[in-house]
Amino acid sequence: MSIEARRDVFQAIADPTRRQIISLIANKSMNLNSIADNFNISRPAISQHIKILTECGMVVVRQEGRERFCEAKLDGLSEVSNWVDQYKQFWNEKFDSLGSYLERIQADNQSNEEPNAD
Amino acid sequence: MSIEARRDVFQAIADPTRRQIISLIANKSMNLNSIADNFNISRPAISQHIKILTECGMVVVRQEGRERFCEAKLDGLSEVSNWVDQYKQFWNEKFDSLGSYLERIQADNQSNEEPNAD
DNA sequence: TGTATATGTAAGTATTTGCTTACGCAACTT
DNA sequence: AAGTTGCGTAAGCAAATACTTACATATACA
Repeated sequence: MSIEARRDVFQAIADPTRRQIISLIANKSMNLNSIADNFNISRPAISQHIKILTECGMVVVRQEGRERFCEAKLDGLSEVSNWVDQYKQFWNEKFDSLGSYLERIQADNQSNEEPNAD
Repeated sequence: MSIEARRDVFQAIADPTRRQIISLIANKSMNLNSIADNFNISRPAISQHIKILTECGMVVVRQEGRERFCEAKLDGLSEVSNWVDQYKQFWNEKFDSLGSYLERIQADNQSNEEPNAD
């Protein structure tokens, strides 16, 4: 429980269980028990993960009768993507040509804040 | 100091201070004190963050006299990028249009005028 | 040589995390 | 109405995290 302080996307995806949950519900909404069936940890633990994902906007819950369907809203991942993309130039050897091309265009179109020198 | 168990890249970049460190040294190596100058936390705290980043391969340290220059090795970010990229289809409306556009011109790239591809 | 500089690391601490079990409640089923 | 199902949440706990101060060590410099 504690406080739900700085729930940001980076922290949300830091946990492997949460990444798996995202992976599970990315394509289709699932109710909580169905999600929990895929893990060895308890249902309340999954419920808490869902709560965290909800708090940072990665999941929206739609109630349907007594079930609650969890739907992924992955727009927040763009924050991660944008952050990582700044550094693609430092490792993009293994990136496919279209991808890197697209990234370059994208980097051109958006005004990123740059790593600041002193 | 507990154990340095599952140091993975996702967890490494979950901390905002570590993201700032990466941002600082992405372009140029810096010694530890220079890095620490940019933060309000103590030098040992920075040293510990560097250690974590080193343990997951994001930073390599090169000793030079009594200084230790920290150099970013951001290849590990590709793991994050690849993971996020799986879900790009779920959030990249603006990205998607550009992407499909690029795919089109990539498919028959002699018939289209391109954006400023650098 | 002695001292300042650059740094690692240990020890201690407060907070956060990720889990558990226990319980409560609303919504279906019979 | 009574039981079952689906779920949230509280309480408790072990471990991890992010810091601090104190100290050790190696290098540079006078």
